[in-house]
Amino acid sequence: MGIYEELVRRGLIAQVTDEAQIRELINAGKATFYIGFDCTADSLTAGHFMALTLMKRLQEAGNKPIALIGGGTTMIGDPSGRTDMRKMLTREDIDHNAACFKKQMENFIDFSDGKALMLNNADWLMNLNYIELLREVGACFSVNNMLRAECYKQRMEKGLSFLEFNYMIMQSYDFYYMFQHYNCNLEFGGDDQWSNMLGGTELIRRKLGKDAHAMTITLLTDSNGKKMGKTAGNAVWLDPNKTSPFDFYQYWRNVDDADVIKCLKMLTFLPIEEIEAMESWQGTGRINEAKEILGFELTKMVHGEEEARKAQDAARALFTSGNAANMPTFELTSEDLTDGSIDILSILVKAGLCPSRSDARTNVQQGGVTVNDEKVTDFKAVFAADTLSGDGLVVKKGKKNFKRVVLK
RNA sequence: GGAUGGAUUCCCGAGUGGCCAAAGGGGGCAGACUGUAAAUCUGUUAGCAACGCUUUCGAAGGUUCGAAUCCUUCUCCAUCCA
Repeated sequence: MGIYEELVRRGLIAQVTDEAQIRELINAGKATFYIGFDCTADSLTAGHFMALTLMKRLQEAGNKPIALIGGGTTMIGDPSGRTDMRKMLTREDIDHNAACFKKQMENFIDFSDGKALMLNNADWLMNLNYIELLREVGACFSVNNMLRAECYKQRMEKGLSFLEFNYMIMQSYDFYYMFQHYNCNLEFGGDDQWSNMLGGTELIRRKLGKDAHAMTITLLTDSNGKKMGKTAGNAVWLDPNKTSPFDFYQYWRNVDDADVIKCLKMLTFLPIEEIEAMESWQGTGRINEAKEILGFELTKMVHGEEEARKAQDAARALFTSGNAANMPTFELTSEDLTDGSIDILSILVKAGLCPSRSDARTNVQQGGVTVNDEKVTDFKAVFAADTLSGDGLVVKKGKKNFKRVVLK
């Protein structure tokens, strides 16, 4: 089985420009492909993760990946999948974000000895001359065609600025540029990028008369059709300081029954046969095993085996035995205490379990808060310093949010 | 440049002088049920030293005992005309 067949079997491929040619190219390990990452935040997210795993798979099959940091395109902002304009980022923000991305990517992709490249499109986009660009590239794009593209259509009602309209041209130029300077012959991207990517292959054909290819990755959506990798509108980050390994593990541990197998196939490196064998677990309690495997495998890839082990132990302990081993811990300092004690609302807020005291109060009143497995009913409850020493207190909000709170 | 319509809480969307911290829905959170799932039902969802107080309806001013609602200026957006 070639890598292409494996990708298909894992359900990773959404659309391709020319199936036969692409199959041959990547199965033979002859592709130099790129995936673009817009650096709109200072950490990669679970959404980017799938793209990274794909790069890794293809690299292992002998192809050469180019991770393209969108230092230049982020200045524009991709309108795809957006109903409103993105927040404009400053040059400094973007540079900072790009640096963060680079660090994280190095954990997944082998950049040594030219096995992979990392480029930043700011290097060529920032120096473009407007008139030259218009004459050289602008002439190759049909506005009529661009307007028909799905990503712009969606925006026709709410409004689309000229700035964003140019995003497709910039992305196409990237491909055109890398095709010439780095022999890049294949572009990957999320399925929502399809029209932008076609812009690139089209440009290369028109300008150079050569074939380049594009292939989109299936968007990882849950059974309701929503993009995965987000909780309540917040991204699941790969940076352990933004999303702890435990929370990361829990995110995947808690996916819908209907989505487990899909996630295993698309995101993990477990042999496909092994995953297919798990499909029969659907509808039995065993599906939970599959979820544990998913959580563990992904946490291992992102945060390392040790952290994955810890997260799994903590979760098992919490949900089965109630043991506090390896539980995420929050340290209070003596400054947090008043008269040698601290009230429950302060604990909840300081430990980050509740955003405000009002919210904390609501949770206590509704019976959602326990300390050491005892329900707290009085929101004025106070805990003395000595209860916080040693193993401290296990504070739970709801079933899944908890912290061990100790006094430093 | 001209005409018209619009901006409301996390999102959509009612509200057109006091009964408005603002209907309804979505989402979130918590409870029940469960398998750390889904579906369902219930509660809750601005903040706080909480039968009260403070901030919030694009921004800044003004009228009024009282403004999300009325007036002025400004910003942004949509539609049509150039």
